[in-house]
Amino acid sequence: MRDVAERAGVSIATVSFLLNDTKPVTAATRARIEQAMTELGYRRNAVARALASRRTHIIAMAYPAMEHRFGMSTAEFFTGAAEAARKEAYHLVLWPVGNDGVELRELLGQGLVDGVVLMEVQLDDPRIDVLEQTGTPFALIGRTTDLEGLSHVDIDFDTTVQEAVEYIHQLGHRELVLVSGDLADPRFDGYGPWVRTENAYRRIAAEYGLRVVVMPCGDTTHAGREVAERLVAEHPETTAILVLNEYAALGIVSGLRHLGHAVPEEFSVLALLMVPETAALSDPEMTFLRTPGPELGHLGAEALIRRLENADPLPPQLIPADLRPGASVTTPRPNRKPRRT
Amino acid sequence: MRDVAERAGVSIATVSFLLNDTKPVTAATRARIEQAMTELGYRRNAVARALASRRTHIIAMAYPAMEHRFGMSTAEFFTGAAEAARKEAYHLVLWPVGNDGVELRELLGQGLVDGVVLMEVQLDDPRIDVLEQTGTPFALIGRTTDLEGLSHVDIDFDTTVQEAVEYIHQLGHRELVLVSGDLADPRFDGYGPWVRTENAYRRIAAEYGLRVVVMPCGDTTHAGREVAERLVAEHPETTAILVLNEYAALGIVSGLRHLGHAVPEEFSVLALLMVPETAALSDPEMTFLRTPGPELGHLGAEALIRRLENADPLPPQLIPADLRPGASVTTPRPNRKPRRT
DNA sequence: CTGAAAGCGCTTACAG
DNA sequence: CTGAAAGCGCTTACAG
Repeated sequence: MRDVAERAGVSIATVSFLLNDTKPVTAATRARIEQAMTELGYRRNAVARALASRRTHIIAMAYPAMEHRFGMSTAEFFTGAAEAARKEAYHLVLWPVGNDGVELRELLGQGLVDGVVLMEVQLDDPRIDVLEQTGTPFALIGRTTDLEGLSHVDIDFDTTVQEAVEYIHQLGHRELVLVSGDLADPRFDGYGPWVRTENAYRRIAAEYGLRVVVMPCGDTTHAGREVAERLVAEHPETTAILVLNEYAALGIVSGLRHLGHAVPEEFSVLALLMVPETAALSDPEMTFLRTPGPELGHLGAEALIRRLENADPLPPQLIPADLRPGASVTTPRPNRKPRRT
Repeated sequence: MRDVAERAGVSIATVSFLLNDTKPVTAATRARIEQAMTELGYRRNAVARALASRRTHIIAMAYPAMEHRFGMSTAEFFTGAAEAARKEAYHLVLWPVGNDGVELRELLGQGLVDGVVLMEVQLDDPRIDVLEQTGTPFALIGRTTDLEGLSHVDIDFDTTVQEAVEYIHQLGHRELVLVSGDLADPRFDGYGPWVRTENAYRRIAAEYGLRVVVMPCGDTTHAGREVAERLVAEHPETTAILVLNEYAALGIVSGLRHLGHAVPEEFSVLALLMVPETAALSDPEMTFLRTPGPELGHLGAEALIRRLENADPLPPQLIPADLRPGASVTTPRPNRKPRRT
């Protein structure tokens, strides 16, 4: 920078003003500086800038690697956020830290990042206390129970479930089961998506006059297969199954087939939150609601960066998953009698 | 740091020496400094340290987001590297940059990272020129053709293919097809894994006296389904299919089933590089060779960090994928005549 | 074993 | 519109 200033015959302050567009510079000096910069191949040093300006232009995504698997959806959130950050000239680091906030506090102390995007938010999340205590700007992908003043974006679970139930109901299904998450698993204690989906379903199913059956299920294909067995045994009147976890959804389909039940002829299966790549893996191809992963990753980074730049805050956004018809849902089988009450 | 030094009655230099373990410090002063640090809740500022020491302790993983999808395997590489980095007190940023090296050069100019881990390496990779020209330390996950002096780790394709062919051959299969990558796709021009797998297969199959049939295929389930159709039509004598891409492998299985062919009774299908989560999605569960993703991610970061710390270099490592028997491979069907020559 | 001081390469009041 | 200078919070020769 000193070299550039010298060559252009100005002070380094002026070069800095031009670079940051922080004070007006005459067209003439601008031209001289710019020429000097290209001649010298100058690039501004990000570390020195960070130290002087107290802004590193690095943001972190905190991910609970121990508690949650890093699956396709997570990858979408992350790469979506990384691309949004890059567009705004920020860098995104991945912090695999525990849900208790201890490691997070440790890392924040280093002063390396300007802010944090929090993923896999719990209804009452210790990491948020850490962020608030340390005065770190942050944005949530997900929601806590108490959202006062928090920047957040999330899936619109109400609309998503509403859309799913409506679609299934309008096809004529009246005996549904929701295969939800297993909230008894300590790794998912108070895990927002599971709680919210289940609550939304209970309310909406009741509105449609449907009997509410909810089965908990782990987040793996194997867990899905097991639940398929129990479901057929315990709720044989079922004609349509809504599945929250994408891996479980595939397990349900293959579990049913192994039990000799045709999908969708005997059981329609609808995945509530899935990525297209996973849906394509299913046979028959899954009818699903597409997780807005790239969009939420983008918005989460965007919300944080707006806050960092003191721009107009991004209003909280709830994005519904949208329906992608496949071949795993059809009209209910006619050949079985409705359940007697 | 000044506060700590003051409180402990020493100079800031001494605090720094202790912190970095760069010069010996008496037990007494050490104790005083450490007490002062805990009392003040001191944490060393990473940015100032980076500027003064010219080492940021940040490494980047360059990922060609435009050319390659960020799938399960990629996620494993990345999270594996992130965890290894964290253990060594480094941070990992994701740089979604193009394969041509232009964006990479731009980012390197900022001086934010100490080095780069390169993923999805091409046999002749322009990004390596950029790294060398800028004098940036780097490590490869993958290999170029010319490897002179480059730190790298990669899948051991030779051993992997060897193991696969041996397993299939010993079960009695004599009519194999390799479903490889589509090197005509410009996004995968000179893409190492595809080239190496295909070369290894041609050599090894010949050693076993097998006729060599290789079919190119895209990296999606749909592409796999289409290839299944062509395969049955063009090579009906086939009894075993080796598939390179994990998504294509699932497509082949479901494609065969749709054509009315049983897996594994009529066609055995073996996935050459797959993650367990994907294998579990298949029906029947896939017999596969497990991509050493977490391990390679770890080793890639490790190799780079060793180089950065001037430690003994990590010798180049080739890790084979190991066989995980599932239910998609069995002995060849007896009911069809061997191909007449 | 410890300290005084220069310097890393920028930004930013402050002054003109 | 431009500049001189302090300072961001550390590390690291150099000296003792």
